[in-house]
Amino acid sequence: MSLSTDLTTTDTQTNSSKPTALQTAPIDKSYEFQEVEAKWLNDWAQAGLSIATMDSTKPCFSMVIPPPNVTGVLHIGHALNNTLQDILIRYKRMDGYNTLWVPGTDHAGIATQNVVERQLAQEGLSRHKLGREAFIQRVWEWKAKSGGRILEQLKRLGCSCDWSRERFTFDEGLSLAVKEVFVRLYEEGLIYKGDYIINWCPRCHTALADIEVEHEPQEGCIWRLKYPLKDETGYVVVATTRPETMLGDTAVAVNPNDARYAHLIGKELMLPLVNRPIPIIADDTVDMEFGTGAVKITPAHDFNDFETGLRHNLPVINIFDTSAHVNENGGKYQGMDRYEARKRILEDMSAIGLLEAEEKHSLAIGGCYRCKTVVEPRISKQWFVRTQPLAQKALAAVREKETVILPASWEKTYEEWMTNIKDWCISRQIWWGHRIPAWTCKTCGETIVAKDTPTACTKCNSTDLEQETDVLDTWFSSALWPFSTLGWPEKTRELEMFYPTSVLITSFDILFFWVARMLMMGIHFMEEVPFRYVYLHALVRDSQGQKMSKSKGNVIDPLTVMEKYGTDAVRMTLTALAAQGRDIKLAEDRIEGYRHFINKIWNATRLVLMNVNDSFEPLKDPESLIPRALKDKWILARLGKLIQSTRHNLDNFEFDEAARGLYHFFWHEYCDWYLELAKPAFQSLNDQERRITQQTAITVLDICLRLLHPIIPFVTEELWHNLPGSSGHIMTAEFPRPVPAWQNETAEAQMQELIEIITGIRNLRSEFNIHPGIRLKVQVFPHDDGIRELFSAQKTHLLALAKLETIDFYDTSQPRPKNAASVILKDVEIFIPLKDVIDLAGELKKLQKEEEKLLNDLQKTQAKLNNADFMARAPQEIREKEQQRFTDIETRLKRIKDHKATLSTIET
RNA sequence: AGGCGCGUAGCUCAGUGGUAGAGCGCUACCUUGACACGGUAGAGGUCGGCAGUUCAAUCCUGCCCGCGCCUACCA
Repeated sequence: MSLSTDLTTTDTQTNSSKPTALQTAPIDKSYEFQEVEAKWLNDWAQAGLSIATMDSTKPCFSMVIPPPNVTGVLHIGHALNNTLQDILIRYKRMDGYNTLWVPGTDHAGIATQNVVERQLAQEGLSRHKLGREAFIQRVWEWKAKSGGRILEQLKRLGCSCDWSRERFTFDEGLSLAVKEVFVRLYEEGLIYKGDYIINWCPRCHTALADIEVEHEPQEGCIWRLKYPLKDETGYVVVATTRPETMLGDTAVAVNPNDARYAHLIGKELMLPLVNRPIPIIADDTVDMEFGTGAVKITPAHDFNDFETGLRHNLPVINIFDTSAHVNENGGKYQGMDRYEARKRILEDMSAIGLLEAEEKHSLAIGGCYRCKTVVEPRISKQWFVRTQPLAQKALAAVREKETVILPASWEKTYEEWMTNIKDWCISRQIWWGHRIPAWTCKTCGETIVAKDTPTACTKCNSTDLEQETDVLDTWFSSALWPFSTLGWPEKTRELEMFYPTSVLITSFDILFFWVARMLMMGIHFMEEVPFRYVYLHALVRDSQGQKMSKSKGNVIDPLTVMEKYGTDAVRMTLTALAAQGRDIKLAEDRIEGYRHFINKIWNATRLVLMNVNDSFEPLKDPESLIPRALKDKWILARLGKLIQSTRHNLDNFEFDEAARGLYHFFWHEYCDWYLELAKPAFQSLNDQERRITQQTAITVLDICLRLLHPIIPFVTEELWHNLPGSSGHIMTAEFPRPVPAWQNETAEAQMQELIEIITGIRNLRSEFNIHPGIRLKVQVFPHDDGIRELFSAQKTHLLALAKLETIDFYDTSQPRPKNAASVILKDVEIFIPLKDVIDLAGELKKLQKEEEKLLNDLQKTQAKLNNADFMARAPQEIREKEQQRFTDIETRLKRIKDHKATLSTIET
């Protein structure tokens, strides 16, 4: 009798129920996702499964969504970002946490204002014609009607946010938080107002923060202009890429160590065209190597020049209006656009012989990140946040791992930025946004900053007060998102339970815009970091690695592909491709590939359900499942490992590995091998065998569905409800835990051997073109007892999977058959007599090929073993492995040689 | 200019100091009572190049070539 118990054909025990006849399929032949997705979205919402329970007996797990712009439409980046978040929140919810995922949108100052302004333009209106109040009213109307469509799209993606807690960065509560923060920072001296040079968008008519400017490399020109000395004794030649700014020059700077100009320092030049004397100054920031070594200084229109101007107390002459047209300081150029002015000035300089040269020059032009208009550096009164003290604490928090940034490579970038951070310009000259809570007394000039509108000047008691017209940078309000959405500044139960949030998942491109600022604000106002982990995922690009954009026409629209392949397929694809620290290059055929996987799950379930009859009783507890047969022991051992690795992957944000691990197990272990092995067992007359197989098949399926649910929620929920014995929703079922009793290395090794044998025989069938319908008789020469037992025990499986008619055993001392194809493994030789097809040449060719490969391997291994250094220094484990390998190859080689010898005795 | 990342099968991507993997595509065979959105068996790779470290390098180090991205005040 064999060790294993699943050899059933001779078993005669009485059966209490008949094997399940193939039943009518309980589910359709292929997965129709459209209805299923709609059904569960509705059902989950009705059941309120994603609403935070506020159950304080459970550990808490919380996240806030990176609020998409209220003007936004779901793009593939959102799909990735929110799929990853949803995976985590679903995992934690199933794993017993009290979960909260706060959704919401961002009011997106400039972006939203632009949208509504475009609408107005179509009606022949403008915001200025409308006036501030009416305009804002209009934006709110727009928001009510068409804003936040993206949230509906996120719902369709399956995002299990707590939709009862949806917030908006401009809603009432958050506006209160914004005022509170502004006033407190002002009172602490961390907000100030002043005249500084800022980036100005001449189209949006507002200041921009440094990081809101995008630099595009461009081919441009650099010109050399001659500036005559006032005393008419010569010229100084300056190099510039922006000749039009000469109208605002107030000095020319040279390096104090520059011998060429040393004698001119302190002298005056006569600025051409404007005929204004300007001094030659010495400043060691001037690079002697670049250009002519002499730099024209325009404090009003260049960041460096502004600094230089401050150092040398130079006058500041602003030459542009807010639309970057030359103003009254530009003399005859007044009214011209900056580029028109450039052209005219060059012509005029050329005409009077002061244009020395024009050269090609590549430069980085800064553009507005919203409208791409070339920004103009400009001096104006703006509000700033003094970031140094805030940044220091935020830097320390990350260094001390109070917040962990992943992948860790971003820490360095973060550190770099936080160390060199500049003050944050927070005022914007637009209308849509949080109006700065500051008033100026028109009587005495006092600035009053307060949460509530003051009735009188705090200094002179005048009632003639005027509120600041600027609004705050949108990122100012989103910086408060992790605590403002939880009710701050009130001391709420939500804050107590869910702050700090557990994880923030976002795209790396807003690390500075958003993540760093949340850290600064969170630490300052909550005295604790806003999140424990920041996971930064990559950008989704097209298959060529290009950024997706409408103008390039390379956009993969998530909604379109969701319609086409199903939401689960899209989620699965994004997840499987989301390797840490690497951009995702997405091609549509990958989504198609994962749709096939969804279908595979569907059909595997279909098979299992077809083989479970009404009398089947599901297990209450998977741990009570005691496998007897190799196939069951094996699949449970593999499943146990899968549970562990999936948990480990999710705990470590290795979403891609979790997805791929599940894919591989389900398709290539469960479907390819287990279910194929189970098919005959489902039909077995042996009650116990049939029952255990059914239970195992169901158990593995159940656990796989639960492991997969966070990634592909729809199909798993649907199938779960068809499993016998399931109750409730898979969404709130327990996330599988490892079952130690299922560990079984022996079963894994035996199964490996079985797979090798079956594959060997199939390979041979294929090489000899044996039609799949033909059943073969095989002769087996086992070299040890273990393999013999394996063959006996797994006979039914071998017969089924290798399509055999009979298996006969021979003693290894007996001669091998002559007209036969062979599979020669380490401890078994298998022969298939080919009566009708005596293909000696083919068999010899195959043996030859195998022999060559083995010889090659043998040589490599031998080289290693002969290497004294290897034997002396390689770890023992490796040496033994290599030794074992050598022996195995040798054995196989010898058997192949023997067989070749046998064959060569045949007359050809 | 500095920083970061990438270069692995035809394409899109995983991966590892000790015998190279997946999906799609390709070839041959198969409509077998879950699935042709399928099955079986294959072909296809000096793991960008050159050095170095190591018993051993696709993996670690340096340089080079190619490609991205981010930061930067070269007028």
